[in-house]
Amino acid sequence: MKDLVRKSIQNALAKLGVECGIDKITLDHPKNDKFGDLSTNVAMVFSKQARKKPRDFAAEIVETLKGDSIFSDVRIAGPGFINFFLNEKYWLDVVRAVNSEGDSFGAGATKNKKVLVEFVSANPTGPLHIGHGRGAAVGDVLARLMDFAGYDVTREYYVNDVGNQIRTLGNSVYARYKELLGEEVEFKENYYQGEYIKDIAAKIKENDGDKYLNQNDDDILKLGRQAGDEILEGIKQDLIEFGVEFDNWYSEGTLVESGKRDAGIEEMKSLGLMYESEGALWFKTTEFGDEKDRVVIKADGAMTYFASDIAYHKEKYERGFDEIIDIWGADHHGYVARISAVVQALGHKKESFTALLIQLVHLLRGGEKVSMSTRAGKFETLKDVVDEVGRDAARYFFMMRKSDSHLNFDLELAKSQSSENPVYYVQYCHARVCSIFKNATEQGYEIPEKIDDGAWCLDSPEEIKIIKQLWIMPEMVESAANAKEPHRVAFYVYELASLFHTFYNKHRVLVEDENVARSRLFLVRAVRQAVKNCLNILGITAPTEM
RNA sequence: GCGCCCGUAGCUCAGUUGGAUAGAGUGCUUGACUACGAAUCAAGAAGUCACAGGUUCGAAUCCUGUCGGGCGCACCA
Repeated sequence: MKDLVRKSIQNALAKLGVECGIDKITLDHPKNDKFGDLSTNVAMVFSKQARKKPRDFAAEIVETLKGDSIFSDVRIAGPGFINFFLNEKYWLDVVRAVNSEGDSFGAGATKNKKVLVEFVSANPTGPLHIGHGRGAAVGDVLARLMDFAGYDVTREYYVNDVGNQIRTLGNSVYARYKELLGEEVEFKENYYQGEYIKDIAAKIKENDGDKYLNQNDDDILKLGRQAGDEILEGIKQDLIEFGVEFDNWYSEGTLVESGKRDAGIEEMKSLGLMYESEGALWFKTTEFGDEKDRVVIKADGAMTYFASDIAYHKEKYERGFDEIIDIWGADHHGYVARISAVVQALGHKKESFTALLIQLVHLLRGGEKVSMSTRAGKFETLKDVVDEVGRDAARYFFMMRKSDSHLNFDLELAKSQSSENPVYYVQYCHARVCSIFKNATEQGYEIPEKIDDGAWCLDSPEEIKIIKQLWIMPEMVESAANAKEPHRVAFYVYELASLFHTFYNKHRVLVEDENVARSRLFLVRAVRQAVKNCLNILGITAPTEM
């Protein structure tokens, strides 16, 4: 529809002899009904070029547009806006489209673009906490959203199974193990403090008794790997319970063993972007906008984390992805320029890489802030939260803020089955429609698959508002995916649910008048469909009863 | 000191990539079930969009500066 209007405007301009790029103008949905269904700023944008006053120019455009049958009216308002009122017949077409497109209503056409979304990627040194949960929710919903919008999406978790943290993990477990066997040990401050370390140690003791006493460094590293594997299994399980699944688990270890890490460094060397200084090897990230150059190989010969990152991101492009999205905690924002430098050094467009930064989560319980620190071992795990408030509520709460805002997650509110809880508000809308259908069937009404022009008779403001909201869902999907802002889906569907509840309280669906009942059932069916599709993107269930 | 993010109703936050009279939820005041589910709805009050300039037909949105809050500035992972 928008395209049709756009074309009409273009034709009108051509008739008036104005040469212009039609993509310079906007075609918006005004928030105020009196400004019509669509609104354009074309007259103001091109008034200079046409050498006319905006309102005069608008009047000329309107004259040439008025005959078009898709409009019921075209008016000029304010400084020169042109407001379009669509022919009422069009609203039925919208509802028909929703019902006939079904589960794919709102979906975008294939973009022929491969997108890699890398998210969570927490080190396998401890269970996921609430902050990881937010990253998991944002990444998962973004992946679902972009998939729905027509992108070819792959989800990946990067496993940091190499490096000092695995050794530290081994030392931590080993220390707890020795403690359990009654030995005096020094439990260093940088060891992982959490209770889960004790659990792992206890399991080892249970299975193998004291046979691991007197281990050397290599054995302890092995112990660390073993513990890491076990923790990773737990992470996978927690994510599955949260409704998050990955296509790939990309191991840093394989990157190193396959020689790809070294190859990445070699490539940067051949590009002349590496230099030695003070015994270390540096990457000239400043050539691409970073604040300072970064060390890749330390003076002691050890590789930094960045060395792997170079190869990993190089590898992402080599696997054929057109767009790379990394989702990180906001405390990692200092790395954006670094990775961006790698991307540019490899000759890829800067825009093909996006780092989405997820702000902190403040967990509240009865107004009290709950502190969380992995090191201190006193934290709320994702599993605890999901077990307590449920998967749907947890996922929805993470979508209630855009990701670069801090998020207050109130456990009591998420748990409460009250009107204060927006999850239920939206789900209730779906359940209500299902309930209407149940009653309808019992009372002998047919749930219409389609509807004839003559039978359609809805024109109340409450009904038209719902239809307009349905109408913009495809645009919402498109722009939310484009902006990589999955929270917009949550806000959209909340608004749709709100319009439905208002309608429900004012109008009765199962009325005697056959056409009215049929029309309303057809409309309400479309609402259920759109809500279901949104909840699907959010990874939240659409209950038929609550 | 430098860089990034944020500052919108008492509180928690949206704001369609620059549009028209800035919107929700919550809290407060007051109403609506003998009608498809009251986990719902309706009405009222609540604002110098942190502040000051600039860009233009038009700014919460873009640019500069100031103030306030968070985070980051490793040859750590």
